[in-house]
Parts: sequence; structure tokens; C-alpha cells
Amino acid sequence: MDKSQWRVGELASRTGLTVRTLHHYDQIGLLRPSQRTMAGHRFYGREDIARLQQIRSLRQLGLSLQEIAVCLKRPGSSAKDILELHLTRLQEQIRLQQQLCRRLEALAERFGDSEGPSTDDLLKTIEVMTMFEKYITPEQMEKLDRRRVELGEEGIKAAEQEWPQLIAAMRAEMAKGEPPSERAQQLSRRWMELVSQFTGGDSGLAQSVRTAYEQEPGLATQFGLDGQLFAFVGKAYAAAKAGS
Amino acid sequence: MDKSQWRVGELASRTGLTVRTLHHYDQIGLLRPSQRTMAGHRFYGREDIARLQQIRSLRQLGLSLQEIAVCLKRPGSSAKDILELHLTRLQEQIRLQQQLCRRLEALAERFGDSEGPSTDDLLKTIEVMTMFEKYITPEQMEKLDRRRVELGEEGIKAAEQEWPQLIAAMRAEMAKGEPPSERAQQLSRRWMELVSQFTGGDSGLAQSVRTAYEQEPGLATQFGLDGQLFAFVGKAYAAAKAGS
DNA sequence: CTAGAACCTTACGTTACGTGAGATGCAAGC
DNA sequence: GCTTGCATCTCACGTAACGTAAGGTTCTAG
Repeated sequence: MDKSQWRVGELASRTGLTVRTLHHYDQIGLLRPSQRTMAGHRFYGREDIARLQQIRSLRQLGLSLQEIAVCLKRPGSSAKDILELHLTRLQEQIRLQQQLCRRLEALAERFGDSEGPSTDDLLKTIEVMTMFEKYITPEQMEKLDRRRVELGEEGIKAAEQEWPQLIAAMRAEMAKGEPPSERAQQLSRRWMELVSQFTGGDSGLAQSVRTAYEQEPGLATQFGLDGQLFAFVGKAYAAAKAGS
Repeated sequence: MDKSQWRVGELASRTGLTVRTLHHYDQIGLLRPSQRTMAGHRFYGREDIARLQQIRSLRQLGLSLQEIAVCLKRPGSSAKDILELHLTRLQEQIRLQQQLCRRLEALAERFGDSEGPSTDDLLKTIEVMTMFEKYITPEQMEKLDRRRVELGEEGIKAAEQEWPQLIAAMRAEMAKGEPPSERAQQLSRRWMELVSQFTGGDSGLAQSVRTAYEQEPGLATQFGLDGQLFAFVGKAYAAAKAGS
């Protein structure tokens, strides 16, 4: 016949919990043993075991000890409410973590194969990503993702190679002073093409990107850009359109 | 022209962090301002800002402050490794949380509409679920889920209604003593049918369930079952098969 | 020169325990 | 009866990343 009293150590090893955990539950009043010896040793009875089972179950569902205490204190409708609340919180958390995961995967994809000590590049890329994400809505981000898929691996690499050249060339033209030369106007056309390729012709997105560049000077300087250059490109493109 | 020194408050409001956070970063050595006034007031320079940007970026990716410190201390290949490790951890976390979510959703589905103070039932169900999950692999769990979908809403309800009746009837037969009566043999056939319906004919699953019932006496008593009854059903079914 | 804002340090609170430290209890063998 | 060894007890600090005072000093505008 089974005994109906257990000491902490026995209970701990039977349930897989630790003695410290049971002490803790006792301390916060979540599970106080129904009996104590004169020396203060804890003795748990059958009802304590039952309660502990419930506690473990709720714990496995991710509830906090406080929430569990509420659930067990008033077995009214509170348990259901708490579980529902918990569920929505959990779903929201998962959503956020999945977003995070996508970002990390995007990073891994870009830097998974490069062997060199590219941590600097990595940090820069992360910075650019986070800055962008401040000004761009998730929907726009998705649009950008789809756009990237459409462009394909090579398209992206090509654009990444072309941009610095284009920026350097444009800066050289700007150094020659205004009005923008014929060459500058050609470059500005290509510039706008690349921008359009990037945004997929979404003007709202283009506007958001502009705002990001305006508000975050650090972002622009990452690519050797600044307001002056933007202004020059704008003039050159206006001249190009007027000339055509 | 912008100034190149900022005080904590300014930096805090510009970055959206709190003064306390910057204090904290200073305290743990993650971001120490490059200057201090004689009175001890912190002054952050451009390079501090840059570092803070990196810190914020990595923070947004979910890295711990310690990990960030490592990333920034040795810009070797450590950053990439840490990010990859972080990604795998995150994916694992998401997986676990999604499992949890499914369980909670299953609970919500069962108890979402019942208005009464069914918290007791709720707790019992949770207990049964968690006990089962101790003995059943996730694959088997999925199999059960699919099985439930196949049975449909009504099938489940019907089985839930039938089981208690069947158990009670069987217990009555057992009280009449052995050998099992004709009626008991009939009941045992139906019993096995229901079990088979539940497990979908998966013998491994049936074995796991049996193990669960054997190892967890609390589980069986939830449904008015015990070893004696199981034994009787076994005998009755054996007699039924022998008789046919 | 003074009021008020900004700043400083110190330190406790948060979660669910882990990990000792030092003291005592309990059953068994001598 | 006494010791040995294991189980148990009660503090009490540590964890992560800050929040939130408390109480004192410094800066800055009027």
C-alpha cells in the first residue's frame, strides 16, 4: 500500500522538480505542504500532490507562477480568461520572433558564404536594415522582399556593384559645377532607373526611402551620399526631362 | 552646424532610449562616454553615437548585451557565429512556442463556448493532456490530431458520451464476477472498436497509451478506470474472440 | 542669485529559481 | 549512547536588463 505522505526530496525526485523549486512554491504561497514536522520538515499529502499536478500542467502551458496562483485561487472563469490572454500574447510573440527570424535569415543569406572578416560589413548592413525598418512599414518591406526575389541573385549583385560607380561618377560631375552636363543628365536617368528598379515603381515606398535618407544622415553617408548630391541629381534629372 | 557632443538626456531622447539605459550601458562597460565633465556629467561624442547605433541594431536582432559586447570587442568572425547561433536558438524557441500555441488553441476550441464555471473541467483536461504528452511522441500527437479531424466534431462528441456509459456498463458486468458474460463480451468488442477508432489502428500509439495509463494512476482514475477493469476487459475480449 | 531642469550615485524590485553556506534532524551501525 | 552520513532546514546572493525612486549636485535661464 502506498503511503500518503511524502518529504520534499521524494516528491522532487518523483515529479522531476528540484527541492529548491518546491521550497520556492512554498515560499510564495503557491504550494504549502499541508503538514510540517516539529523540526519544520515539510510533508506533502495527497491533495498537495494533486495541486502540484495542476501547477505543473499550467506551468507547461507557459503561465507564470502568479497567473497559476490566480487560476487556482478562484476557480471561477478566471482560468479561461488567463489562458486566452496567454494565447494571444504567445501568438503576438511568435509573430515578432518570426519577423526577427526572417531578418536574421536574410543576413545569413548575404553573409553565410563570405569567408573574410566581414564583420564590419555585417554591422553596417545591420545598421542600414534597422534604419530602413524605422521608416518602412512591414507591408512595404514585404514588397521589397518580393522585388528582390523578382530581380534575382545576379540582379542584386549587379545593382550593388553599379551603385558605387554611379555615385562616384555623379559626384565627379557635381564637382564640375552647374549646370549639369550632358553626361550628368545621362547618369541621372540611370540613377532613377535603378531607384525605380529597387522600389518597383511604388511611389509611397520611394517617398519613405527619401524620408529615411533625409532623417538619418548616418544612413546616407554609409553609401557616400548626402543632401548636396541628392539635390544635384534632382537638377540633372529635371534638365534631362526638360531636354528630351 | 551640428554639435559633436551630447549629454545623456539629449542622447536618450534622440535615440528613444532612457537615461537609465545609457547609465546601464556605461555601468556594464558596453558604452562608456568618451568624455566626462569635472562634475561627472557624461558627454557622448560622434564615435559613441556610432557605437550606440551598432548596439541598438544588434539589440533589435534580439542579442543579449553580453553577446553584443563580444561582437563589438573582437570584430573577427565572432559576430557571424553569434548571429547564426542566435538564429538557431530563435528557430528552436519558435518551434516550441508554436507547439504550445497549438495546445492552447486546442484547449480554447474545446472550452471557448462553454459558459459555465468549467474551470475544474478545464484543469482536468489540461492535466490529462500534459500527462499524455509525457508518453506520446509529437509524431503520435500529430497522428491523433489528424485522427480527430477525420472523426469530425460529432464523432468526438459521440465518443465522449459513449465512453462513460461503456465504462459504467463494463464495471457492472465485472461486479457480476467471472467468467465474463455474453454481454460483457459484446461490450468488450465495442470497447476495442472505440480504442481502435481513437488510435487509428496504430499499435505503437495504443501501446503508448496503455503505458501512460499504467504509469499514471491519476490519469486512469480521471475516467473511472483502473487496472482491475482493464484486466476484465482483456479477459472478456479474449473470450469474445475465442467464442467467435 | 535663484528656481527649476538635468544630472549624479546608490540601491532595491522584477522572474523563477540555482547554488552555496552553515545549522539541524533522522535512521543505522558500533 | 555515539558517531556517521544523508536529508532537511533557513538565509541569502546571483541571474538580465533595466524601472523606479531617493537624496544630493550641477547647469542654465531669467
